[in-house]
Amino acid sequence: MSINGSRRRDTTVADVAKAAQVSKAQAARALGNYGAVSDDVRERVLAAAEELGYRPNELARSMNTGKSHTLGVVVGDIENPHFGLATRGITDAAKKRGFNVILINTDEETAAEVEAVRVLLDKRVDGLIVAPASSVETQHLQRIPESGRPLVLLDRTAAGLDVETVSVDMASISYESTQYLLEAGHRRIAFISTLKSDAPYTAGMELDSSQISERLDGMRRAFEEKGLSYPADLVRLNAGNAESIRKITRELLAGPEAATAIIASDGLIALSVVEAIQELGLTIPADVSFLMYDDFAWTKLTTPPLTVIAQPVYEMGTTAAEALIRQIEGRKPAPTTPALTARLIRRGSVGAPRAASVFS
Amino acid sequence: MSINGSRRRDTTVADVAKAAQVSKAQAARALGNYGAVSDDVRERVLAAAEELGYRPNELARSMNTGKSHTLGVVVGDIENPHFGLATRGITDAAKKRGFNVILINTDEETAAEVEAVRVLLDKRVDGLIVAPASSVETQHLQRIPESGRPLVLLDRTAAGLDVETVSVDMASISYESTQYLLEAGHRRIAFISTLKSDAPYTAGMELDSSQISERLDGMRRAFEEKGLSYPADLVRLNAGNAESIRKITRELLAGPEAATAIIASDGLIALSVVEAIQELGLTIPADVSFLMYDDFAWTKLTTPPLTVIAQPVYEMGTTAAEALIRQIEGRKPAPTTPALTARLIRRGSVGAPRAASVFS
DNA sequence: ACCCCATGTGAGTCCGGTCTCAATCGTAGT
DNA sequence: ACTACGATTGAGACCGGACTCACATGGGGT
Repeated sequence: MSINGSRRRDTTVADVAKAAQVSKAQAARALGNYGAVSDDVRERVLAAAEELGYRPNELARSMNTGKSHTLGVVVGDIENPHFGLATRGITDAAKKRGFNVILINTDEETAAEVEAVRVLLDKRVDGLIVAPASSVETQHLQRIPESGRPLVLLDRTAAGLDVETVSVDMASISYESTQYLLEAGHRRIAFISTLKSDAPYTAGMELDSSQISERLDGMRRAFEEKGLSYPADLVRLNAGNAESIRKITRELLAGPEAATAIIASDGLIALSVVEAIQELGLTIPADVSFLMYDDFAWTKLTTPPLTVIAQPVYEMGTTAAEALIRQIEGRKPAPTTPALTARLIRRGSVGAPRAASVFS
Repeated sequence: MSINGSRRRDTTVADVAKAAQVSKAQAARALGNYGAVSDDVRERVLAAAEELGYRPNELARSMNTGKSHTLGVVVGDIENPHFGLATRGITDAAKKRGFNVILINTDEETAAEVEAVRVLLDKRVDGLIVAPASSVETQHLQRIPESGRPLVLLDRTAAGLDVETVSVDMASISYESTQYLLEAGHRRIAFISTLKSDAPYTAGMELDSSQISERLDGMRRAFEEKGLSYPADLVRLNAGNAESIRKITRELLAGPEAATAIIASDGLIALSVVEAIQELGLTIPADVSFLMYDDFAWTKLTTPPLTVIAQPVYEMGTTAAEALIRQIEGRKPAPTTPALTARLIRRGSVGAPRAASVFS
């Protein structure tokens, strides 16, 4: 409105060419820095482009190069700091290599994920990074490699999909952490996850998330190695919102068979669990021991500071982006793929159970 | 590789048309659901499309509709939960209206922001939402409306830019909070911000961020209304990383003129400040009172729970996205623009200063 | 002086859709 | 039976770059 009412068309190569008195082809060459162009022409074209404020239309460019220099990223929820940090890693690595990122949230709903993948494919992104909501329903993910575009999975694997996956070895860190709790004397160790499930957990049940399966496998192995049986009754799924988590926590801590230690599957769950424990007037670790996945800064501020399983989330993001871009550019695999590992950071939330049983 | 070695070209309208034995134009009409198409043709085209797995190329579509149905979002850092939540609000609102989001981080660097704006403009996004790193250097933002694309600012205003801005009234909430601290007896109230500045803060200094300016103005007003002079020496800028924040906190709490209350300008700063206070062996609020911007879930878990200034961050995100899309679609302003306001949530981190002075 | 080939240059095609325009078809109105 | 008008349909232009191809131009080699 400041200059003229009608919507001003962006200036194009044709405009620049006309202003510089050369053919469109020559202007395009000078601007795109390819082909043969005399110094004289180049100067005139560049000057005209500057004068007219020419900016290439990346859409048009993408259309006939077939490359959009854009990555599609599909995560459960960027509001969750875990994904916030991973996304930061992805965008940083992408930017470094000249790629942009289109981000879509799925709220961990497979339906939304299917839609997200379709949209990104339609937008012709060069490749996708997906943190799959389900490790089982993966037909829509299958379509990505089929369409000729690379896919890298984050956090979780997907059944029947032979693609690069960036995640840490959950089974071993879970095993290690459980061992730690067992040695402290705990036997009733609960595990709370947001994973959606129609039925309550039962031993040997098929789960929708490879990540959670691995964690439970690790726990079970630690128990069995000690000749103990794994308390599957303390595994709680569907811990969706704050209220349900509080309720689950209260249930776990009630009765004669109460849990003496709780493992929170992610930071969001942890917040509500700790809150519920405090509401019950219980003390960590005197009354309950507590362990959580992800090392967020605030875990050092509670009383006591929380013992956590730290995952190199940012690095997972950069690694995923780099792997994806490598595939997009058709380069060979990185010389050495440094394995990403989680580690247990022992702070103050794990102690001996109240009625400490003797440990072997 | 599973089907054939060569990169399979995506199927296009032309392919579908051929398969359905109709002209490209008719196929396009049936697929795009516009113009007049006989039932017979529509059926054949749709069947052929299904058969061939046709998916429209959004790039091509965007190119001649001029609309990409994509919003560009430029924030300081999604790793920061403040932006994480705002981004969630933006993406939710965008998805609801059929828009996607390209996200770029600037690390609060104006240079990165300039580049981000250029990239997004080149990609022909339909509009931008920017949380400007600087309220002063805004020429690059100026170019957005000039290019004919709408811009909505988030959190901070920008000098000389007459565009819709979504933010809360910082001056008044700051005034209110300062009043609260003054009434509790505090006079030495410190304020810590990440805002970059070449020189240390001095009264009346011109600041790069409208948001911080407003907060300081609110504080000053509260002091002056009580006939007190505002302690500008306790304003600390450049609180960039954890270590510098710790150092600043130690300085503020040392000496005869030490601060008796500290206000953290955001959640990241708060974490390090509280940590530093704990390291010094001081207790909140007995030794120092503490107040922070943004109400994150973890603030309820510390001992004591923290008094915070809650901002409707998610709503700010949805509001910004809705406003932007409204402008893109050329609709009139929303009937009622409910003002977004911050509010003070009094929990347990503010008390009387140690050597409580009598208050008027 | 003559041929060869690298460098410059412009016309025009293509990418994959949208959309205009003129031609064709069917049938209702009289 | 004849005209008219709306529904259909196909050809082709166009969006804005990238790139192919044919055609100059001119200096180096012999």
